[in-house]
Amino acid sequence: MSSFGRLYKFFSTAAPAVSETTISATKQAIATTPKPNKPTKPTSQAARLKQLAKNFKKSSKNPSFRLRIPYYESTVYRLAAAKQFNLIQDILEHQKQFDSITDERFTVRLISLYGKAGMFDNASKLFDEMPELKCERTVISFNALLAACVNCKKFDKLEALFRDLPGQLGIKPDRVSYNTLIKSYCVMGSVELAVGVIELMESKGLAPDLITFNTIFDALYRNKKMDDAEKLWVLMESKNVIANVRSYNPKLRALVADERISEAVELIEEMRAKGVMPDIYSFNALIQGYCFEKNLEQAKRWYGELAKCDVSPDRMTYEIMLPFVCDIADFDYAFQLCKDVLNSKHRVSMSVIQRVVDGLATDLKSEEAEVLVDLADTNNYFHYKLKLPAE
DNA sequence: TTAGGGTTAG
Repeated sequence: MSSFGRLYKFFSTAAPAVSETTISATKQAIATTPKPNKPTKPTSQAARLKQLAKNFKKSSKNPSFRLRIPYYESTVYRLAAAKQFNLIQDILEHQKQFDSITDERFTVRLISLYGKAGMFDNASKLFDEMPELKCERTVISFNALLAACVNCKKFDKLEALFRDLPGQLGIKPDRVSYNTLIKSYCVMGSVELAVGVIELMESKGLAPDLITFNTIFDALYRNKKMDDAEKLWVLMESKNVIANVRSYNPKLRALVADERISEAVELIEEMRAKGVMPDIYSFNALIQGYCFEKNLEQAKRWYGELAKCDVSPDRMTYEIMLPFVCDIADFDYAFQLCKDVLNSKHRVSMSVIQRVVDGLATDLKSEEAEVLVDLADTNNYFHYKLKLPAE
């Protein structure tokens, strides 16, 4: 049976009548939430994060604060990176007391944050609680729950919810739902199933879109399935979906990884000819390729190309270039790059910059080394603690 | 609400 056949059968079978619904089955004790690991960071950091959570809760009283999505995101990311799951639960559960919780878009963001933090049980519990919180549940919150499954790698759970919840809650999966199912298959390594979903969604009257194809391109190129990807380009064009820069970038990375850098350069030209402007991900792919080939001249050329194309370098650009430039001991150029970093808002790993400072000092370029240390001291975005080597 | 590499502090 084809992928489509298997998928169609699976997703077209009505959910069995059960007294204990799948929803409640998804309810799991919060006790099963990932437990904070043994603290590995200094207590001062733990104290700082506790204060962060406290301030966050205090600010939440303000309705305009509750619209500041990036603040919510960065706070949860910081806490998740430090494995402070109890604090994440603390600040997100705190939001339930505000009337924003009756707004589905707000609650969906909380579900999504739990998902990004890897706290699936909390995401699922919040979804279940929506009716009692007087918050309408539509396909949007269903999709957020599916996305939480992907982020938490609960692939079996996603399939079960996708099959059972629409019938139980009277929700009709939409294109976003199917794209999330596709993403799930891609992440779990079943790209063939992901491709099969295109036919499945079409059988439900939903046309695949750019996100559908780009999601699968990324998975195919990561797995070096170049031939399958070419077939997908043909299919995409037959559906009148127009490629964008995010369709091309996975291919660029795959060509570079395969050491076919001249073909990657040709692809950039092809993109431009089609009016698709390369972005920082595209340029980083090429710079990565040339650094790997130890071709400083070309790496520099493409770094220079960024300014010409009005594209800003990012953290990754420097993380790729600086170690390579240090390897070949071109500290004059490394000095230029570091000045660019320290005058920007990008945060590059401190050890990478320290290596340049050390190299400059060894190269009898103490003045330049001092310039970097001073620039680091006055950097407004991140406090680098660089050290001049002992005299 | 779904497609890229998320360590400031607020």
